[in-house]
Amino acid sequence: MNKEFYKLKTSIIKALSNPIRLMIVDCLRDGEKSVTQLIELLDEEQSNISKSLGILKSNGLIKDRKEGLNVFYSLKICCINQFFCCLDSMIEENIKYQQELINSSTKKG
Amino acid sequence: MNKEFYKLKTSIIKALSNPIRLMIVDCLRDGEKSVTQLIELLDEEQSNISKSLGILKSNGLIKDRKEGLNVFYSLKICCINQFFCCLDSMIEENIKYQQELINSSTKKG
DNA sequence: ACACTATATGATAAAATTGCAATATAGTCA
DNA sequence: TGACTATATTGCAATTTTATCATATAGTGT
Repeated sequence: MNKEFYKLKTSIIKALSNPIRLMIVDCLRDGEKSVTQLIELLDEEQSNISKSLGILKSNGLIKDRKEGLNVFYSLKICCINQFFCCLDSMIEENIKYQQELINSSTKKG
Repeated sequence: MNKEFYKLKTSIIKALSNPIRLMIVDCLRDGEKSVTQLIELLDEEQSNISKSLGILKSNGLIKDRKEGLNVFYSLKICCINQFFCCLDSMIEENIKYQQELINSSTKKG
């Protein structure tokens, strides 16, 4: 149990554990976007988007490319599709489980 | 951009974004463990472990089975191996990238 | 019933994260 | 140079998360 190593891992997970940042990553799955585009797509404050991009970048999840005034961000991680796939199936399972709980409780009561 | 849906997703990710909780999940990859076993393996306070298990369970990541005084926990998610695999490759890439930065800066300076 | 063990829960202070507003930086164009 | 646009950074109050201590619950054996 090397706790330092787990801290390193959780810092990456933490970067994804915020709705705005997760939306950004999801958004970038279909190609690079400028900060302005992300602000529009996500309908969030400019400073929030900028800060979120900084956190994602410093954790190695995205990379940037400057072009004049604009900065374009894109994904740096290959396994992101698997990741979202996994997340979706977890949510699906959770919903199914909660449904079962509701069903069994209504049968009893 | 359905923000509520992303909140749902991030609550699952958040459950994994803490060193103790991630250690627990990793620990359970080789089979179910009792709370006492986890306390010993992780060398953490009993209440921390218990609370962590509660968070993981309520997010549908683990399940429990009672046997006398003991409660055994096990993984409920199938894609956890992929998840850790992905995490490891991300960390590896980050370290590689940081190495490159160090190398290129020492060449210049 | 009592003592004992395993686990869960509650209260709470400290630490980390969030979101907004303001400000700074830096590239472009006149 | 000055005005303008895109992006980054800073300050800070509000919220959330964490860790610890104390207490509660619940099963077991006497």
